[in-house]
Amino acid sequence: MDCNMECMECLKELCLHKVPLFSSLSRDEFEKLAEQMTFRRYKAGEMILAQGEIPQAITIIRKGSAKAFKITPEGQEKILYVFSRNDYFGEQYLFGEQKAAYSVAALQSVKTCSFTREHFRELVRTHPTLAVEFMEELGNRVIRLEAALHSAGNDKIETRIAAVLLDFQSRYGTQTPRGKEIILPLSREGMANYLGIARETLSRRLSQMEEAGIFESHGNKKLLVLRPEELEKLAQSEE
Amino acid sequence: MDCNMECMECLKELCLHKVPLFSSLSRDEFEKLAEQMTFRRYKAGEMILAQGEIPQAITIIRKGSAKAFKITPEGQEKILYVFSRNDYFGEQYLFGEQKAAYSVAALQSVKTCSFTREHFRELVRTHPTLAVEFMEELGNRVIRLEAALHSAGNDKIETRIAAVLLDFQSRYGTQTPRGKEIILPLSREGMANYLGIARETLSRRLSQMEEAGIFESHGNKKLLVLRPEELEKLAQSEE
DNA sequence: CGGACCATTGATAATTGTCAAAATTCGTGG
DNA sequence: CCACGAATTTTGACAATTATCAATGGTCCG
Repeated sequence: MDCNMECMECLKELCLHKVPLFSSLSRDEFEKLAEQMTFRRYKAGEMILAQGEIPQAITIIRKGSAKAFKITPEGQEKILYVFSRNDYFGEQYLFGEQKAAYSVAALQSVKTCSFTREHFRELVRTHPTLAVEFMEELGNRVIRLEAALHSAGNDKIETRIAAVLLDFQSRYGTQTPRGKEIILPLSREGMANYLGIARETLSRRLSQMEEAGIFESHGNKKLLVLRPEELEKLAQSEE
Repeated sequence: MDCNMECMECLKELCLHKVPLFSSLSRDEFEKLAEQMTFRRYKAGEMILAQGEIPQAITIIRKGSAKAFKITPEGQEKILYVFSRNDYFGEQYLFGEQKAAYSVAALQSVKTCSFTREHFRELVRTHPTLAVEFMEELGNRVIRLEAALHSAGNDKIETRIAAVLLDFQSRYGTQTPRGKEIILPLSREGMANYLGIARETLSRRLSQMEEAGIFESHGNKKLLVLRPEELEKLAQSEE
């Protein structure tokens, strides 16, 4: 077996090991699941799932990141999720026949692995542990969405910006001597769409936060966080 | 058996028959489930579930309606859901040990039936049909929440008001010669909290809509919808 | 280095929130 | 059934926030 290139064993590990949904699987179940995975690659900008399709699989991001978005009637896009390594999507469509309400596109070069509806449904039927895990995961997704809905309606914009920056810091940040450096997965326009505000408003708020010494922006794609504790404070603002 | 008062058979029918989650159960499964139900009554204003508790049951509203809400740090309440007959809540907490992020309180006199975590988990484990149904239901909840999140960030207020009125019309409306009459489950203040806007803003918009001849308001608790097609038009506004 | 693209800044308009006052509605008790 | 007082809602004036439009400035990548 050639483990320098695309060794199946390595890929299985990468895809499944870090995904909480599968963490409680027995060795046996794990093996069975791994056999049925499909691997794919996408170039930056490429579509992974198109709005209106009936999703045929649950897809795990193995490398790179992707955005889930909807196009509004005015032709503007609104970003709902930013997925990165070990995130997955499509699980809400596995049972039932609903069409996808949004598209998913690669933000950079992306590698994925996925299970078809049929495989996953069969596995869930035959492996009660996985079924319970899956129901817990769906429940948690519901709980997170309820929190997001509450936040969208009640938190100040500064709070929500800080929350997004903290999220990006944890997912895209690397430690440097002066602080955590975030390689942003989205442009300013993308971040504004994600937050549901105008690009200009985001620009102004970020400038204020930079003047306050919370971070330094290095070009358009990097951010060096100098005072994470200030971000935390802003992100709370409630409770 | 005394079917004038609280006949178990009747109650079982009422609680389970109309809830899609249980619609595909076999007669046998249905019976088994019905045995384990608990019935409760609540007076208007009474708490059904308190924020911070770990929910111990899935609760179905059998009569009356209830609101799910969070108290913000400023002491104002924000309504997340309005439940009416055959709606249920708590299902997202059945697997896992998370605390409820919101409270649920009766809006009027309410009757409920519920299954404990243990009963429901056992049933799901032993009845694959119910498990599949439950996963589909959780998936649909996720899909609806994603749509709500998108709507909250992108739709005009008028659109969202119209959507709420249509929802109330379908759940609380009765046909009259002149149009559908809605018995509102929430006060203006409640509706404003539900929409995440100021009471005064809602007031103004409703006045505009009434002047436009879309509905007549009869006191504070009734609405007579004269032009439902106008509501539909407003509620779309996208796609 | 240059050109296309993206981001920032400024000025202004539109929308919504806030505070205060007036009007309406509701429930109760007579 | 009516009337009254409390609670709720509506309306008005104003302030705060954000969106929009336009122009400038910076960044990225060949």
